[in-house]
Amino acid sequence: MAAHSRPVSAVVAVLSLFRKVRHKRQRLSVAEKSRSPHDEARTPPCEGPCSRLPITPSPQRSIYFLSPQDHPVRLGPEFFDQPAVALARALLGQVLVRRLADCTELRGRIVETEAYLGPEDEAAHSRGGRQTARNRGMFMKPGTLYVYIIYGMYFCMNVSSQGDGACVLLRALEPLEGLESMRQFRSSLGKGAAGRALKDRQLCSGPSKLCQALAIDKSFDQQDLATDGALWLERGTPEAAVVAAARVGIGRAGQWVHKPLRFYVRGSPFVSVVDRTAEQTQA
DNA sequence: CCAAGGATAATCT
DNA sequence: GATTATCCTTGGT
Repeated sequence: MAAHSRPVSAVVAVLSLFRKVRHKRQRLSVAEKSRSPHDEARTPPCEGPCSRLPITPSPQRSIYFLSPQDHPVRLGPEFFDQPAVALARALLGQVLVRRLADCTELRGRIVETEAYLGPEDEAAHSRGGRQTARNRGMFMKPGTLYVYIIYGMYFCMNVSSQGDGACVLLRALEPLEGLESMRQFRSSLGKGAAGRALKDRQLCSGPSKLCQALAIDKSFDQQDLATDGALWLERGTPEAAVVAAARVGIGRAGQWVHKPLRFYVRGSPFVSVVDRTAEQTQA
């Protein structure tokens, strides 16, 4: 245990490691600040007039969480406890709500999803039963979020479903409320500031676009969509006109590439990719 | 069409 | 530990 007896080279190595780690930390914190100014908003204190916590549906039916039809507004744990395909379909029409640190609420109606079935699904991160620190959320209880970074700069948001390693990717929203905040998040986080204002349909029409628009980042990974204070789901209008199409962006996944595991609201201008062929075969 | 971005996981020594 | 190929995307030609 005599530290002073270690070879000098080992001490030097340790010191240089510390230096590297510190540099990396600094780079990360700078990147986070420039990229996502509302990071700390994930678990907002929200004291004052806007504090309506807890948001979880309470047994004694608070008026805040009941729709005019006397249904709880917030979707609870039981909603997420269904197989991936069923959940992917059921999510269409539901409303995703994001509350920022300043208690601003952003709302978007889900219009496009993709189901990832688990170990047998060659396009899923859980293919072959792979379970890592990154995709742990896929294996956690239904309703758990799996948020990951893609292409080094974007986030994708998944909701765990029933079934080991199965989940649903949220691909597009119809913006309902807080459009100006969404526009800001989308343009300030984008590249050059030279761009003009984004059209409404450009705000959330893609898995990473919706994450940008709602300021959803890695801090939401493994959080519970049924109980989280900054992100939740509200019951919307059920959607009947649903198109089933092949999933997007999955390269070599064999036969899984063609399976109709993407679902979207027919005719919605807020969908990221429309599949005319699929629409024709599904009159 | 293509390049940007960096974390991640597989594949090595 | 180090190296490399990949990636559930997007925005701009």
